[in-house]
Amino acid sequence: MRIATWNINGVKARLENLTRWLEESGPDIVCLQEIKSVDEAFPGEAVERLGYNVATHGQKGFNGVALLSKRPLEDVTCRLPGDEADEHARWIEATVSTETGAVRVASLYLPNGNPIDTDKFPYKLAWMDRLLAHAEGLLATDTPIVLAGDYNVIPEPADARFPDRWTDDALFQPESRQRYRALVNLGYCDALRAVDASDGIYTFWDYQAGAWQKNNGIRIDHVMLSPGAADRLEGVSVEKHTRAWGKPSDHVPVVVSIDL
DNA sequence: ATGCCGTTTCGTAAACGA
Repeated sequence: MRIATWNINGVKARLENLTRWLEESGPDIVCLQEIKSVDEAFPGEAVERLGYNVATHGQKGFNGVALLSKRPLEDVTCRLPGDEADEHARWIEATVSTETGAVRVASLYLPNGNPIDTDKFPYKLAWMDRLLAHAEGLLATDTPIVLAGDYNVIPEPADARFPDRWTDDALFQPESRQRYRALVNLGYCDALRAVDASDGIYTFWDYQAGAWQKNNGIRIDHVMLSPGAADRLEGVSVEKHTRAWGKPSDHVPVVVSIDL
């Protein structure tokens, strides 16, 4: 089974690239972020035509997450627990069953947190604390867990082409990185780092200042695996070529292969 | 560098992003 995450930066603006990539790569499950669409406006027919079931959790204008799956999406839940007042659409999870078992998959869009001297940064850290609490609870089941999405965290200097340029950025603050490590310490495995320790692997290149042309990238889109899922990990692919397509997202898909 | 670029919105400037 192949499970992908992709921040598409607007599903309506990216529909042609999304369907092109679904036809080309055909993952079993896709976790989308930044659909920037209300549920009613999500182009469900276009992906259903390609054989996918769809579950969305959107809002007007920004944020928004979705799950696409060739197999049925069961027990779909939206919103990260822990703050009923948080209206941002940043979390959707569901179970997908196969002949040999099942997997619980979440598509998450972690807050950016910039600028760090505003209330956006404490919101990010509080959201990460809620993520840690929920992720720990999910480990209580026997089902393999896959938490895939745009984490907006650069885990290590090796995950940025120019780490010195990110020292004042919410994505690279010690508090952000500490909480990412806490997720690892709970038992979750960064799938990419489980298969490739080399530097120079990025998932985001800014639209500005020729970042793509200069390979000024960062690795912020992660697939985190529970021990039961990590035991079944077969490989990881970063679909970098999509960044060179016309009208690209600033993020590229990350795909994990799991023996399920 | 309050900059660069791109998407969205009761649009034509502002919010948001990373």
